[in-house]
Amino acid sequence: MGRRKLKIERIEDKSSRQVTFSKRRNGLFKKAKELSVLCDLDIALIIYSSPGKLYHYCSTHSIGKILQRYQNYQAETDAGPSTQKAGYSRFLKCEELLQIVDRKLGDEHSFDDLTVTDFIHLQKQFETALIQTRETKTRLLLNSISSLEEKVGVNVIRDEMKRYMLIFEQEKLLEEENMVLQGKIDASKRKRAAIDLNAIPTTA
Amino acid sequence: MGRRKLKIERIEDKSSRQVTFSKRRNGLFKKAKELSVLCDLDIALIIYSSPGKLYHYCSTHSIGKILQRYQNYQAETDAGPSTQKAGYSRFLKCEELLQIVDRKLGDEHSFDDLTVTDFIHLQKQFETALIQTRETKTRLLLNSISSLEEKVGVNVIRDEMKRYMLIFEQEKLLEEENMVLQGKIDASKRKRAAIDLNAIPTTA
DNA sequence: AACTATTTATAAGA
DNA sequence: TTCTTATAAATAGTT
Repeated sequence: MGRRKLKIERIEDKSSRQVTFSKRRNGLFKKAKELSVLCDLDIALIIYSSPGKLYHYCSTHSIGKILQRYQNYQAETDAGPSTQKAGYSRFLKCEELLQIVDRKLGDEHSFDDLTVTDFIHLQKQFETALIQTRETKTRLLLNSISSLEEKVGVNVIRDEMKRYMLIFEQEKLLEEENMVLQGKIDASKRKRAAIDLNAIPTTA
Repeated sequence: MGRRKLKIERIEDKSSRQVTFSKRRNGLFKKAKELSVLCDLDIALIIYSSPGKLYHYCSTHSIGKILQRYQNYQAETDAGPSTQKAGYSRFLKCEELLQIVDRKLGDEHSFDDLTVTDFIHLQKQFETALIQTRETKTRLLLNSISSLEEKVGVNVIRDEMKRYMLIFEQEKLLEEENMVLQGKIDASKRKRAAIDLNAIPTTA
């Protein structure tokens, strides 16, 4: 869409690259905004050029509001028309699952109902919940970054970066703890499976 | 740019909103990719639809210094050509695996085919998918942060950091609940194994 | 920055 | 969903 068709490859001429960047960046932001309005979406668009300059567009409401809502979830058992809910509804599912398992574990007779399939399903639920949580976290963080970007302007950020690193370290530790636990489960599982295979021919 | 000019406001009709979303999303991703290639930029584009579905595009070829450290955490199993798709393809593989396992469990005769090894493999698949997804999210985050680092510095940041901490607290709680449940499962397996041990001569 | 000739994107319709 | 097509928009090269 110009005087001639442009091949999509790196523009070598620095000057015209800069011009193209400027033009298309505006176009992209415009498109993003239109899409978010038309379809009622949250969109985050982050561009950074090699010199390290950052450009971004973010459709979401202020970070404060989102967090407020996020925290309110704990109180609200059900239903608002809110958009952010997805992650948390998964969380509720988890709680339900917890209860179900509790019940099964408490009743000796239905104990056998906890099959391998159940276990796998459970695991999947957790994985999903975890992922959703991460997504929510990431979104919130991105939004925070966006809003920070507007408020801010200097160079003491190094401190903050160190804190981030600490957080990531902690995450890593948690991960390792999970691994250990799963190892244990695997081990007991191994034991049980060997027995089951000999004892019970079918357990769908 | 269609048969008629469209007002930029929320499309109320759900169906046509979906169609528009689908079309424009593709357009937006295309534009983002073109811009990143033409002007040699890193671009991250994240879209959350109300149902909580996530779409994203990320151009990142060069990964920041901070990122490198984080990546070392995971000794690379393989260096695929695509940077972002990996997580997704892994995830899909997981779903496939789940189906396979389900099928095996459903069929009495092939039940024996579900070995401990299969299960462990499944676990690993989940683990990997989880890590990959988390890495992708983290990468986006770190990219944003690292670019921010060059620009920014704050006083008002402290507020935001407190809010982050709240998020992480909540996440930690979720993790802990996971742990508790996993502990219970572990215990139940042990119990069950004990019961089985009374009924059947041990094999392993 | 503006200006246009062209290319692209896309709204509706099928 | 996919395709077709009339039209609106974006933009490459120019001034």
